[in-house]
Amino acid sequence: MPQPESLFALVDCNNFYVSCERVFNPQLENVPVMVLSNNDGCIVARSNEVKALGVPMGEPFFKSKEIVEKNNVRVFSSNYTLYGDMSARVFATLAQFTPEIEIYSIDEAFLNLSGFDRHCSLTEYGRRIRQTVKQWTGIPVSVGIAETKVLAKIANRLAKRSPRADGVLDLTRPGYREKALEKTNVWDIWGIGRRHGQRLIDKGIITARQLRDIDDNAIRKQMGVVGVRLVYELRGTTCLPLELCPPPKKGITSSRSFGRAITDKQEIKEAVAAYISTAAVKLRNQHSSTRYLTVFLMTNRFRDDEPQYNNAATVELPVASDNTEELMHYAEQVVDRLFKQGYRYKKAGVMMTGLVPTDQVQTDIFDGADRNHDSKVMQALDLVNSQIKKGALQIAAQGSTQPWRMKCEKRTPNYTTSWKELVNVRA
DNA sequence: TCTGGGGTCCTAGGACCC
DNA sequence: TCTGGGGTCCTAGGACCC
Repeated sequence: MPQPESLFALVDCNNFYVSCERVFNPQLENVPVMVLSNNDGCIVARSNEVKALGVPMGEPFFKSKEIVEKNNVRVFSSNYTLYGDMSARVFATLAQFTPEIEIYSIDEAFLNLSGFDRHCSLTEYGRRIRQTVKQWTGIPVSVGIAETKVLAKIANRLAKRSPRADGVLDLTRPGYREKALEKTNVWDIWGIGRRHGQRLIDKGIITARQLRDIDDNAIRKQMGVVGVRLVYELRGTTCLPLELCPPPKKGITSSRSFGRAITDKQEIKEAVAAYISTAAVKLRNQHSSTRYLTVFLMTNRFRDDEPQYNNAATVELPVASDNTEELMHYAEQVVDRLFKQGYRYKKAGVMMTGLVPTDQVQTDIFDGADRNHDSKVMQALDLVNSQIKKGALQIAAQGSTQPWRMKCEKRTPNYTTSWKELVNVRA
């Protein structure tokens, strides 16, 4: 079968968080289900039934309480431990189909389908991927196939919407690309957000097909090189290659809104210490150390009846570090600089930037720390927390009462990662 | 009363240097 | 009225993604 030189499949899980909940509770099939963000704040995943009720993505939960009650919508706090584990299972299944896979987000991956022998059409192949993932993991996916990533995204979107496509759409078939571009609006293209979308509409460019046919200089002027690449992709010329192994992160952030407003400096310090602990684990997992540490504090920006204070401060560490205790020590000093009495704080966070590989850290001849010993302590800490029980070992600065902890009142059990929380089939 | 969290890339402009 | 021309590095802000 003749084949284009580049060929991508985008596999995307349908309503991923909702689907994860459904795998372990079949009674949720065919009824409206939604999943909330951290702190039960916003709606981040909706079943098709909820979408049909007109509830928008990202809406604050309290705004849709009425619809929820009237339609008996099942509501869940997000359970990232469960979703992360399910995600890994989906990707392991996809890896059976090609060695070249780019994990793009928790619920989608690009596959390189070019250059290997199949004894069936691309559509049939896509169907096989879909069926296998469903069978092995319980998660329904959609598959979009095309010559470039941007086109594969468009294919996937249409595959989800069109009942005839039934979850799989191959845009390399004669005439399909043209029709798909005609049917897709510019603001639904991957890489066109609200801003650029509006500017294009103002110029009379409404469909993806019109954008494809735009003059190169015009698009460069409006959207820079990013826009030029995007238009080329729409024309079928690959500009966005598959990223097989993700490069290490250049910065690591950990932040949370509090379950309730906080006024006490000590409590802020404990929360910040907990965020340091989370971020430092990520740092060590990618074998990086940080040169800069930023802490930020915020009041509730939605409360215009309350005084507002948002501020951030950064320290440069004398020696780049990945040591939780040391980072906590600096973070505490920053909080002392930053904190002002008399505000109701709603959120805090830490950012680590200027990351360097830990084995290339420039040491300081006046550095008194025994870094070799410290790193062994951290290794032991990570081992216990990852192998035995998350949070089993903590640094005391994180506090034990944690009144700032976020709300998650509707969380389901960790069916797949905790022995105590396995599904009980006899119940 | 209740409003998520974590990233990336690109560009423009300033500081600084020769 | 004239007031170089490049180059690099850094930062802030914009725009986008899931």
